[in-house]
Amino acid sequence: MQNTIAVRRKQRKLSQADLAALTAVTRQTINAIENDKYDPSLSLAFKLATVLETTVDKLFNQGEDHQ
Amino acid sequence: MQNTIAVRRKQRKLSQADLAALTAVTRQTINAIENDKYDPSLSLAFKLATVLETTVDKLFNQGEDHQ
DNA sequence: AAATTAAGTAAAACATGTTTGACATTACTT
DNA sequence: AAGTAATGTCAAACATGTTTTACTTAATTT
Repeated sequence: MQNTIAVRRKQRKLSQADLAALTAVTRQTINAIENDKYDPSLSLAFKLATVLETTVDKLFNQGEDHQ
Repeated sequence: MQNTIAVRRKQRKLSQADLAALTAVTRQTINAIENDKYDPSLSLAFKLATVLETTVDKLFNQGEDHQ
């Protein structure tokens, strides 16, 4: 599964650490997700969409990708 | 996290087993999700939205709920 | 150029999601 | 009323997501 988190995060001039704090996870989690190491949980996906002012459906590209 | 999977599934006259087959998970998984035992993975959430011809954002109610 | 901030990475532990197999209960069908 | 389909549930095993701690490299600032 692909996502546009890094792009949208940079548009808002947030660091991975900032975004991590805003979504209540660790920096490593944000890093792993941005780099397609694994997909976030559904609840984290919603938090990310909220903070990045978009929707889950727009934030993720439903392609089989992963690994 | 709440969802409207059961309602939408019934509208299409599908059993939990049917929906499980269509999304390639077990019947128990669908049952657990419909009854808010746990949230699906993001990828399963997308499969469910696709099969039920809706979006992830419409299918789930971003309330803290869960247990 | 040195200092600081940001990003990448890794292993172990822990938490949550999914399967398997099995059995119980409820709702339909005949 | 008996038979069948659908749903609920449980425990153990397994897979994936997240944290913690720690170290490295890249980028930015002073």
